[in-house]
Amino acid sequence: MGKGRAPCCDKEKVKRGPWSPEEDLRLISFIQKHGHQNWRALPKQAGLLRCGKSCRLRWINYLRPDVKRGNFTKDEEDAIIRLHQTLGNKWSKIAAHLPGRTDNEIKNVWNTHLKKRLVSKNENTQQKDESKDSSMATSSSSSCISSSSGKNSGEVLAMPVSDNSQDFKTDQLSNHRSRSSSSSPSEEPEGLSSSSISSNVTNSSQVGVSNPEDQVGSLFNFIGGYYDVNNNTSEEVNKPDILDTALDISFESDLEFWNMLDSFGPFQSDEIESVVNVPGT
DNA sequence: AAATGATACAACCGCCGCATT
DNA sequence: GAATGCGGCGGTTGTATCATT
Repeated sequence: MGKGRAPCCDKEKVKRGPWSPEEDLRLISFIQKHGHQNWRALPKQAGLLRCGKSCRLRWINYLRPDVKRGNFTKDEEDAIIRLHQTLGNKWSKIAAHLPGRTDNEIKNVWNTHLKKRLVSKNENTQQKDESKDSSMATSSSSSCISSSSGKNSGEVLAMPVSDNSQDFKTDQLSNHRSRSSSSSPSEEPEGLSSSSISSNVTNSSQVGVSNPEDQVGSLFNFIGGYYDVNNNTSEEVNKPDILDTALDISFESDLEFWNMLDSFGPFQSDEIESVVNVPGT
């Protein structure tokens, strides 16, 4: 430690903040074409003014074709709670058990929904416990709330999703925000999930591009769903919802697609061309 | 209708472990 | 065996959006 490691990137020269549609397209196109052997070198090769880490994160958490979007199902939430009880805050490990879900997403869900739910649940049980036997009520260590239930790992799983008004509110909110096709959290999103996600999805970081051509279709479906292509605008839609608004932009409609890119202001489509060598142009 | 608060989530930061040299 | 580089991970922050007052 204390070796004074060089920073992963020159923060003066890299762009930060939300990703623009153009950047996403560049990254997706590049990875589809060349894979991601070297994250650090990738931004330069792809013509992105981004830190390699940022590219990696963006790809893993958002742009991978096999990322499952939409609300977490009851089963998934239960699994997270259960896994968290055994694994703690090992989000990547937990994510490995939930195909299509990323550690970041799981972490967010835990911190927003599930933790609060467990806290309120725990408060209820604690009050009951205290009346019975105050010595049984032990507080959790550090941030590991799950241990508060301590005695029985499966106990909290029986908790209803809409356990209280707060959950109801947040569930509604998340439905709004995610613009999911299904208003019911129990409905399994099918867009890119089981059928189109390769079954060998392991961890968020381990999804390669073993068969890029097979993924091209879903890739552009994804892009179509993510950005309002028809509006010819680069305005980002709240959240990529590939589940219900996927537009079929295949390579057959390349011209249209790249024309759309042309319409982006500072972004030059021929720049992409030089990077990804788009066929048929 | 505006102001304020609460919530959700994308993105960043810094550390750690593994692989390579 | 030590030094270095890189990817990965978990914690935290910033910001957009929605709900409430």
